[in-house]
Amino acid sequence: MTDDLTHTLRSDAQVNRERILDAARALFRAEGLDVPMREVARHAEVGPATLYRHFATKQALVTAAFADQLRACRDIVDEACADPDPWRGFRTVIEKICELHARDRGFTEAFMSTLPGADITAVAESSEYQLKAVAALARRAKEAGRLRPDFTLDDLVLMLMANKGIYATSPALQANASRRFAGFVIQAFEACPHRTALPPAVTFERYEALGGPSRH
Amino acid sequence: MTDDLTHTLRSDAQVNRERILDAARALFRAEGLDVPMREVARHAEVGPATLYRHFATKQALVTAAFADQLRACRDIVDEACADPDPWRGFRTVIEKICELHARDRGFTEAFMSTLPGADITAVAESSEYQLKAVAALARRAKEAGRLRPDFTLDDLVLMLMANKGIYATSPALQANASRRFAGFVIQAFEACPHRTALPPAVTFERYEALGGPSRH
DNA sequence: ACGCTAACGGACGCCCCCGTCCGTTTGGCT
DNA sequence: AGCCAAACGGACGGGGGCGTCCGTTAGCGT
Repeated sequence: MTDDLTHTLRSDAQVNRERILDAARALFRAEGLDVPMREVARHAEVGPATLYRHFATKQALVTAAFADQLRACRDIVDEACADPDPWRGFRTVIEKICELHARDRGFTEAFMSTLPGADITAVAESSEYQLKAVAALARRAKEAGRLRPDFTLDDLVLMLMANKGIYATSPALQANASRRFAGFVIQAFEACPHRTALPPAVTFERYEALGGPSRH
Repeated sequence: MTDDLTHTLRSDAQVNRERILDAARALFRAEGLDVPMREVARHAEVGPATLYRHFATKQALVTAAFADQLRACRDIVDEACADPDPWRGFRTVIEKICELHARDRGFTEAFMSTLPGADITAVAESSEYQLKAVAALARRAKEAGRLRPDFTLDDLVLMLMANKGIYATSPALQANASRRFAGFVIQAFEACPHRTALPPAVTFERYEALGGPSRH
């Protein structure tokens, strides 16, 4: 399931690597990405040096920690795209991704590349793929007459950013708030006979750093 | 226009106070509230001690810096409430407040009391008033059949939080994005004959620190 | 013109985080 | 059992923000 490079690690190193990843996942989930590296190390009960040995940069740690979340995200999109009813698939994408983001603050930040510009390649290439898939799904939903014609992919990005802004003290409240927000978003995106015109769509110049492979 | 306590300050102190406020406003607007106090001092070309002498805590500085923004916010609400068409007034509130927040990152954070729990009294008491006013406006808009019946005031808070999450690199893009978001929100809030049910409303336990007067 | 005091700001000590070095431990192969 | 390299983690120096102290400057009232 994990890398096949793993067998080259000594057993204790392997254990520590997992402890670090577990700690990072837990902390990132609860407190977002700007937990100090030391804090992760403390929580994993390893020394700082060990942490840095396994993950030279915070980016590397984040990327590794959210590898499976990213897969989950892809799965959501894939599954939704396979839905014969494009509008239901589209709704599902919004609901599921909002839920995912509501449950994991760190993943949201990583997903939205809160991290200083550089190397979001792992996220970006996955997003790239997902965005294309969702674009196709959206087109089908429009053709089915369920998604409003003036919808743009950037509107989805807009709503994901917006969802990120929702923050509540308790996880339960957070989930509920995000769920209700997703409900509103879906209804706002739904085609409706007498819609008035919206302000013009925006274009986020996202992932401008694409093209170059990851550089450590 | 400013305090009448001002005359008790020496002239140079008064000048410095204004320089500090100007610097703070500019920096907060552009970069949000977590600019270092030193940075404000540097930008105002005063020493750190002078800054702290005028504003003992960051809260005090923020509060003072956004006093007029807060007034502007009140005015928006008051004006909108005076509109004979409650639905138009309601729409205006959303549009104007989203715009205000899009233009000033720091004010948004202050308004949403990003600041660690404590003394948001100035904002809170104004919000308290505004929320009541908007509640009345919303009721009228519902009675007019334009605002969806299942709308809750917390939904407005939800959307303001969401709007806060929208972040773009250029101010122009930011404004456009926020404007389009407001457009979606308004349509999501609009009454519509065949709406499906939303997930349950949420209740943010906001301003739990209310009741006590501001303590320095 | 003079002096008193309000106001100034450079400099200090504190704390926290960062990334690295190096002496020590320990897994695993023979 | 014994060795060696892989892995560990305590400790260090650097940097930056914080809030305060105190010697100096300059308004302003007489």
